[in-house]
Amino acid sequence: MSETQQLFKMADLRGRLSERKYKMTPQRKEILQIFIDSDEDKHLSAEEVYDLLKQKDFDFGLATVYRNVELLNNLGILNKIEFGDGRTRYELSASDPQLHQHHHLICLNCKKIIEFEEDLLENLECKIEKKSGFKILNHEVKFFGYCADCKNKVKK
Amino acid sequence: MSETQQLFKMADLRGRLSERKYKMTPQRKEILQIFIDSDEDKHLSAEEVYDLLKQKDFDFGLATVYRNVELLNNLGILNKIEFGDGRTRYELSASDPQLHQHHHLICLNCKKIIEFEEDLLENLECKIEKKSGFKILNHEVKFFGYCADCKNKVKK
DNA sequence: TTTTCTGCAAACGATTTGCATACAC
DNA sequence: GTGTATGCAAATCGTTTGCAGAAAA
Repeated sequence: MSETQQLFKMADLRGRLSERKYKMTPQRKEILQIFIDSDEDKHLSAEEVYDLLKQKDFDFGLATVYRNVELLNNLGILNKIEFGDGRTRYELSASDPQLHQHHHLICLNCKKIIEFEEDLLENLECKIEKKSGFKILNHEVKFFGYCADCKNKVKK
Repeated sequence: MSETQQLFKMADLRGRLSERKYKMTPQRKEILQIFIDSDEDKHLSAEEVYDLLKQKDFDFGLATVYRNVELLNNLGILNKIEFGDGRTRYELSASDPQLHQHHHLICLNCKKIIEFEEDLLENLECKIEKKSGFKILNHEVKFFGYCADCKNKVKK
């Protein structure tokens, strides 16, 4: 992520916090920074964020991390995802709201999670909105199967 | 569900169990029966299955229910879904594997979950398989937004 | 200075596990 | 008979909460 984008993310956090009478704290700043610094295809659990903070010598309480990833999710800065491993994970949400999210490919063999950077659900969403009257704001799409590496190893 | 289909489901369970050296037990039979008897748009948690069994005077252990819904999921008879309410839920998987699953529309206001009975992801899946080499077996799609009832109640 | 935030430890709730007994094959 | 399944209770693990002190605004 470019330095400009990073600065934007942080300014965005400040804005959204003050809008709702929340306060900017070092904890919130550094938690967001963890996501900015992490690879784009990382999906971090609260505990993982907590550990990464420790590695940077920030000794925040685990409960604070839990509270704040959830807050950042409510502010629209993080996106919540569950991959069925029993822990809630978060990732930076797309800056461009038009883009919605990418999709996740989950390998049933090696458990690897691959990002697929295309949306292509516009049509489906239109169809659903017309047929059901449901107003769609976002979506979460997971594909289960075998990744290129495992495809041939698995008997089927 | 037609009586023929129900019988088929139960025979299917028997077959898949013996294939893998598992045994058919009253517990497994009645747990599957709960899903057969429940509305198609119900997504039952282990505890809910346990309660429904109790209502039918089957006093099985809760741990047994947990073990067996997970087993049925591994056998491909049930599908696991998580809606973010902290409990894992299950539903009968589609008998026709071509159909994959329907999609779920989740209302952010009233938390209602609506099924949408169309797939329309064939194209997207082909595209993903070609571009990534990933072999797709199934998918799970959730749309978040406001249902027809809540759409107008919500400010924004 | 007022309100929100944090850290700690305790509480919670869903799920899992160990083990002795019961049961399907 | 043999190996798997069950039931129970205890253990586990991610997450939440209450509360007193700390720190933003």
